[in-house]
Amino acid sequence: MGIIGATFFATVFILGEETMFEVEQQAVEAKIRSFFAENDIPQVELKWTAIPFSGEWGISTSFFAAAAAEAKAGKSRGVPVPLRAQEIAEAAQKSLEGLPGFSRGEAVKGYLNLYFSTAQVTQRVVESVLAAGSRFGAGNPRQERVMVEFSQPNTHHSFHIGHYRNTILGESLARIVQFAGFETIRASYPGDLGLGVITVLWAYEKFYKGQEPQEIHARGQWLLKIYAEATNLLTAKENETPAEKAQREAYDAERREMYRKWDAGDPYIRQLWQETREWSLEELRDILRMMDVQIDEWFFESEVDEPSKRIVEELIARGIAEDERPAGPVIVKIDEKLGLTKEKYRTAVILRSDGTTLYLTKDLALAREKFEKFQVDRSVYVVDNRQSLHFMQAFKILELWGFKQAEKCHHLAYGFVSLPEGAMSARRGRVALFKEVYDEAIARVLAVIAEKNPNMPQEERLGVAQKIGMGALAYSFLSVDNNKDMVFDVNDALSFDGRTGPYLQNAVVRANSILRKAEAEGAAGEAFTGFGDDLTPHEIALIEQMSRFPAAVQQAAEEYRPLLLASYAYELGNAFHSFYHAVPVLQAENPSLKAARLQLVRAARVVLTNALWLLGVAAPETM
RNA sequence: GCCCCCGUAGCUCAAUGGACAGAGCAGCAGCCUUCUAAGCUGUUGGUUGUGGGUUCGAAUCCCGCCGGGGGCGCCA
Repeated sequence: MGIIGATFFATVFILGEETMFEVEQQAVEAKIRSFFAENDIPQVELKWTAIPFSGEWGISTSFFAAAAAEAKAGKSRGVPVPLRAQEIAEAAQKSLEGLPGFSRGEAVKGYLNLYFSTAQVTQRVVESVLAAGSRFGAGNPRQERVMVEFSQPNTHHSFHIGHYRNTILGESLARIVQFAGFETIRASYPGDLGLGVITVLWAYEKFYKGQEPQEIHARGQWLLKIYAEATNLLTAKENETPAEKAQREAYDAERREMYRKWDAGDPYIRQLWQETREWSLEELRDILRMMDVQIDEWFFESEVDEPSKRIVEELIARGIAEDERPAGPVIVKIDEKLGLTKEKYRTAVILRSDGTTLYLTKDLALAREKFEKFQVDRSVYVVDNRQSLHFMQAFKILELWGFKQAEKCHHLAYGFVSLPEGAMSARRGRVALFKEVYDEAIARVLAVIAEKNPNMPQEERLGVAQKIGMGALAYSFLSVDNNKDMVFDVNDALSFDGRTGPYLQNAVVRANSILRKAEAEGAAGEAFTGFGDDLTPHEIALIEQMSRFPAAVQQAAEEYRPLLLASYAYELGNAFHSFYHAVPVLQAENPSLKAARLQLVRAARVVLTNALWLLGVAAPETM
C-alpha cells in the first residue's frame, strides 16, 4: 500500500472517524447485532475497550450486560450470568470468523477479544498520523461555540502559583476543547475593583507615589508588598493603644473616602487607578506570554459594574428578586423559588443595600454578555472550588431568568494550592510568586544542561531551559486531578525525573536525534515499503498507544479533564522510551526494516508533540 | 445545622460499573566503546478510612458513620 492507501485512510479519518477504529468496531458490532437477533439475545449496548495486559493489540467487549438482560427477561434457564456471558462470547466469536482486519479472536471469562492483523493496522495508523501531522487526533468541527473563562487574577496584586494552576488548567482545557473540534474563545476576567484594589491605591498614593520600580515584574511584586503593608496598617491589633487605634481608624476613613471618590468617578483617583492597574496588567500579559497563552477576550469587573445594576432592576421587575432596600439588600430566594425544603442554593444577595454591586451581580452581567454578544453555547468557568456555591447560585439565577444556556454553564472547580508551610498569605509575605518559580526553574534546567549536555551552544541554552522548566511545571500541575487540593513543593514541581514534563520532552528529543542522524547519513530518503507482521512487542505497544490518541482527546474534552491527556502522554512517552531502548532503528538489520522504523519514529514524534501541545508543553529540538 | 470537595502502597497521585487496583518518587538489584542514562530492566510495598446496601460484578453507585479541607444575606 503506497500513496493511494495513505490518501484513502487519511480521507476516511478526516471525514468521519474520530477514534481510529470506529470502522472496524462498527463492522464487528453490526455482525454481533445480527448474531444477537438470530439467537434472541437482548440488544444491549456494547462497550469497546483495548485488550488489557495482553501485550497484543486489538479490541474487546464483554457480554455480561447481555446475559444479565436475558436473566431479567426470564430466559436464563438458570445459567449464572458469568457462565452465560462466556457462552455468548464463544458463540459470537464463531459468528465472526474471517472478519477482515483481524488475525484471530478469543472468548475468555465473558469477554470477546479480537486481535488486529498487525501489519495492516499498523500501516493504517502510521499513515494516518503522518498524513494528518499536527492535526492528528483533532476532532471533526462541531457546531457549538465554547467560551473558557480562566486567569482571573486581581490587579494590584502579583501573580502567584495559585493563579498559575488556574491559568495552566484553563489554557490546557481551551486547547483540548478547540482541538476536539469546538470553536473556542479564551476569556480572562481580571478583578480590577473592590476594597483590595482601593487599599493598594490608598497606600501607594499616601506613602509611595513615584517610587515604583521600572521593571515589569519587580513593579508588579512591589504592588503586592504595598498591599501587605497597607493591610497591616488597617488591621486591628491586640493590645493596641488608643493612639494606634485612632491612627488606624483615620487611615480607614481615608481609604473609604478614596473608594467613594473612585465610585463617583473622581478624575484624579480614576487616573491613579488606571495607571497602577496597567502595571498589573503589564505583568499579567508578560506572564501569559511566558506561558504561551493568548486571551481572545478581556472582561474587566469595572466594565460590567454598571450593566449589572440594570439587571438587578430587571430581576426585581420580573419578581425573581426581592428589593429590601433601604433596610436590606436585593436578594433572590433561590431555594424558595425552586420549592426546595432543604437549603441548597440558599438566598443570594445580588445588590448591597447602598446600591453597589457584588461579585455575583457582575457575574450575571458577564454571563449575559457571553450569551448575547458572543453567542456561546457552552460556558466553562475555571475558578477554585471555594466558589462552588457562588456558581451554583449564579447558574440557577440565570436559569430563573430564562437563559437556556444556563444548563451548559460549567464551573470547573479546582482545589486550592498551598505551600508546605501552610496557606499562602500575602500579608505574611508567604507567597510563591510565579516569576520566582519561573526563575528558579530556568536556573535548575541550566544547571542540568551544564552537567548533562555541556556541548550545547550557549546561545541555545536559555530557550531550551524555558521550554523544559515550563514543561516541568505545567505537567506537574496537570497530572493532578483538578478537584484535588495541592501542596506546592518546588522540588516536586521542578523534578525532571520519572513521570514529568522533561521525561516526555526527552522522548521527542530522542526521536529528533534519530531522525537528524538518519537525515545526515542520507537514510531518510530510503524507500519505505511497509510494515511486516513480525513487529516486536515494543513496536506494537507504541503504535497501539498512538492509535488511542484521538479517543483520548475526545474524552478529555467531554469531561473537561486535562489530566486524562497528562496520563495518556505519559503512557505514550513511556512506550517510546521502551521502544527506543529495545529496538534499534539506525542499526536495524536491513534497509526496509530501518525505513519502516524511521516512519514509526516520525509518527511517534508527531503524536507526542500533539499531546504535549494540549498540555501547554513545548518540546525543544535538543536538551 | 445545611451544602460542596477529598480519604487508594512509606510519600505524591492514577484507575468513576467490568478481567490480576496501576504509575512516579523513595528503597533494593542490574544496564552507558552501540540512535541523548532527563533513560531502560527487574524487585519490595494495598483487607481502596469504616459499616451496611444495590448489582452477575463496586475503589467507582446509594445510605450511615469516622477523619481532613472549603463554603453558607450585603468579601471576591
